[in-house]
Amino acid sequence: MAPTAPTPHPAPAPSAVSSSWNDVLLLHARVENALATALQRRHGIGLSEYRALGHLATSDAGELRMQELADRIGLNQSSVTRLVTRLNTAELTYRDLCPDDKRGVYTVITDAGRARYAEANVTYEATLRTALEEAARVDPRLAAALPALGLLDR
Amino acid sequence: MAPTAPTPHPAPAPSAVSSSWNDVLLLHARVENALATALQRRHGIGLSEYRALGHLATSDAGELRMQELADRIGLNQSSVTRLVTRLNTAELTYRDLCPDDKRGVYTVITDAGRARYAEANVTYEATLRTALEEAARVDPRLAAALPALGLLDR
DNA sequence: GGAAGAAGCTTGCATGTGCATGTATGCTTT
DNA sequence: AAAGCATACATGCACATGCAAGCTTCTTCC
Repeated sequence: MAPTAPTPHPAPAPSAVSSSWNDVLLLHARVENALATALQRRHGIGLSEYRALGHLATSDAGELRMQELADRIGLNQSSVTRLVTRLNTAELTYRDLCPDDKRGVYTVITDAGRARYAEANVTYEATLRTALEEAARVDPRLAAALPALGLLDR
Repeated sequence: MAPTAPTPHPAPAPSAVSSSWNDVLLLHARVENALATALQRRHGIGLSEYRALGHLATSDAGELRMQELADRIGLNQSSVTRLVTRLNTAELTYRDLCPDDKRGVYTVITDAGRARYAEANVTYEATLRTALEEAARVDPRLAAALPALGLLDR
């Protein structure tokens, strides 16, 4: 089968950390995938778009600066530039110059953006809750851990 | 500031689920980023490459079929095709035809692959543990949840 | 007050990924 | 045995993302 000489390395067994983390990664991938698919098919927006709208909708004047958005979503600044471009094209947000700092750019959410977010939020919440509950049912460790994170609260 | 009429929508506050999940996403993004950077800079491989090598190294004969790898890593099948191509180019794995099912393809890890994984594993474990411990120190909910997942075990 | 450097954002480029499709092999049914 | 369908993998294409470089504006220091 393996033409290489009988493996001289004794299969470096992954430690508990790495092994458990693998399960986390898998869970994360599946949940994200479920969320992305649902949002795209039912509301025509991606996961990043949804998250950006969420932060904007719950912000003071419905506006945030680029870097602030990047930090909150965990994306690169350049990625946010394009993300906002997509949102603008969809009329869900628009750019507004910072009056006091002419380098700054505010991204402002429109009424259409708020409406879209409100709709998408229902799908998101439901999908997320279902996915987590399902996962918790399969893995007892998750059932113990999720409440500690405040994740299955109502 | 916002030329739109005074927002008629009362800022749909995200529920507990969604809000906590946002923190999880952020943590995930940061940890993944730390891992990816460390692996790339110190060992010249990406996160997906590392994970693939890990599954191969801990498999029976050091070989797995494409779909099996895809399932374990949480990637699309086509993505794994290219991932394996990259690994092959780096001489860390090679393709082997399935004797009984000529449609099947085994990806076999080489000795160089095992060696690289063993090295990278040290970095990975250390980086992961540090990141998680750091995060747990900041967020008490994590401190409670991580042990339940078996994540900070020694 | 002018110059040098920092900060904020955008753009060019490379890359990893998913979806849809193509191709070859295996299986099942008649 | 042949036809039709399923399975396994590879490929074309589109796209979101990160990094590095560029541009404008602000800040600091002399």
